[in-house]
Amino acid sequence: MSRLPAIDPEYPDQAELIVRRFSQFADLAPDETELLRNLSETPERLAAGTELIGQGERLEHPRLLLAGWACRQRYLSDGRRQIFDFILPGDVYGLCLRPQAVALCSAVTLTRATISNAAALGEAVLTHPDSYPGLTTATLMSASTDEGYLLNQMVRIGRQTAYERVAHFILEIHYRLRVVGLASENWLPLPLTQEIIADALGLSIVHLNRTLQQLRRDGLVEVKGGTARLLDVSQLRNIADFHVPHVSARRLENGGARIHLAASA
Amino acid sequence: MSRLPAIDPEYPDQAELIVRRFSQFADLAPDETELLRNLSETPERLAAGTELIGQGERLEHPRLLLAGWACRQRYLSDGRRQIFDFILPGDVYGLCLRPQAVALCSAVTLTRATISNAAALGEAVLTHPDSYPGLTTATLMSASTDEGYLLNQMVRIGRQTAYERVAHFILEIHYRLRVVGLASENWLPLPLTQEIIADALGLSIVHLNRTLQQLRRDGLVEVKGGTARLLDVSQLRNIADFHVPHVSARRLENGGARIHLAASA
DNA sequence: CGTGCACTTGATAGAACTCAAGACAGGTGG
DNA sequence: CCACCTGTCTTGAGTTCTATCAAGTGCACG
Repeated sequence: MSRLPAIDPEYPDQAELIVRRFSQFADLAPDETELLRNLSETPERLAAGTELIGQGERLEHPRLLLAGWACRQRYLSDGRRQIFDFILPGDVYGLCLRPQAVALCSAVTLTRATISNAAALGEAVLTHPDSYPGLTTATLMSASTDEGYLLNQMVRIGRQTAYERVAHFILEIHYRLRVVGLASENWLPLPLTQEIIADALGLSIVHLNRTLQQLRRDGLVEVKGGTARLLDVSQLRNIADFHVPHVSARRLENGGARIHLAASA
Repeated sequence: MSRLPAIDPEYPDQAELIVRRFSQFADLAPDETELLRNLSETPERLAAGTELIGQGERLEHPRLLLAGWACRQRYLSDGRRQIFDFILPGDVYGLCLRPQAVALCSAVTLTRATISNAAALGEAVLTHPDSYPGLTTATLMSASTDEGYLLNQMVRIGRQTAYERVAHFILEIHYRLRVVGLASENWLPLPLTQEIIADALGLSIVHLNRTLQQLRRDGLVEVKGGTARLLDVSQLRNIADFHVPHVSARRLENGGARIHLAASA
């Protein structure tokens, strides 16, 4: 909850994450990029397990996740939990086009996290869209791809086997992290307990554990110590039936957004 | 595909469905109600299995489903299908706040259906929101509850047993149909094959069949001949952990929207 | 009267869950 | 510095749930 300098030494270019991510969706004017960078001026550090929004609460203003991971989730009354999606560094959450909007599920940090107020982005897009065409397009495209990830998640848990689910999930997270430069070609941070992954993929902890071991034995993925190493991406894609989201595919492949790994994250 | 008179004898008050549904979200001015009724002026009849939107296609203009059922779905490359949600009579689909939006999955009719162009609604809400405050609110709330249904669906397939899933699913459909007056207290039309329900709930056809039988034997639900009869709603709710969406709960319970069964549907 | 589609049933295999216990941290306090 | 937690991960055994295969019924339709 304490104030920190805008630049967190642990993540030297937190402010760049959202710039990179939004750049894949639209060409941003200098003032738009500037606005995005300024979003990280009000960092606030939160412990793991902090509730960002409770189900049914009003969405006051959008926020930007600068560092750490969070998720959106819901509990059944007997304690079973379903995680809907993950909020990664550089993601905006709580940005809703409807005024008076209410959260349909709760959002919670999964690791220590740094967030900041992104009201300026909401303001720009909702009330002056014509002055910020690039930002507006990027914001809408971003929301759209997020919705696409939600559908991916549904296909995983509804129609894929445990083995396929895990493969698909890791590829998706890998892709999302690469876009913002937090993952390399075959490595990514994965600071989630097996319980969390299991609750996202609709599996029991034990079964997830065994599935991960199987993937390791098959020489596909190695998940260890909060990171994952992809040992055979193309075979993983075959198994998981994974496809890169089209909205951003072209730009990425053309190198429109240059991917580079952040120094220490 | 042929033109029909605006009032389909089979559904004498198709135009009222969306009025009833939107009325639960906001108080509508007479001209707003009028606009909604006029949406059904351009009916178009489609056969079952017609693709309304293909994945990746641009969303041209919103459409209103006047009669029949449709769904949004996606296939895996080996033919497995996941149905995300159902589009019921009185529902609008393809209404997207982002220009240039692209469909994230395909939408297909499941029965014979009648649709009509709802561009006027999109126009009203997107370009003259201040002139149509009730409509705007209702449209946004409607989109919001639909998103809530998507999350319900995810909890079902991710964390509930087959038995619970079916119970929850039927309660949800029942609730949605009641809002527009197409279901009575313990009866609803359910013009879906078991294959379709199975693909929505992430189950095999055979297992769905047996689960339905179990629910029947337990005196909870009877699904037969394209309809379902709820034999014990309160126990069903316990089993399924079903809750009425809050956005509309208060109005419904106050009788704000009077529910009555359409004559022949 | 066949034909096709949806539904049903039985038998069997496989996937995933639960229970229970042990191993292996990382952190704390003595 | 070490013993002791606690939380996470791992493993084994057994059970339950769900899928698959295969065959049959029933009904609507041409």
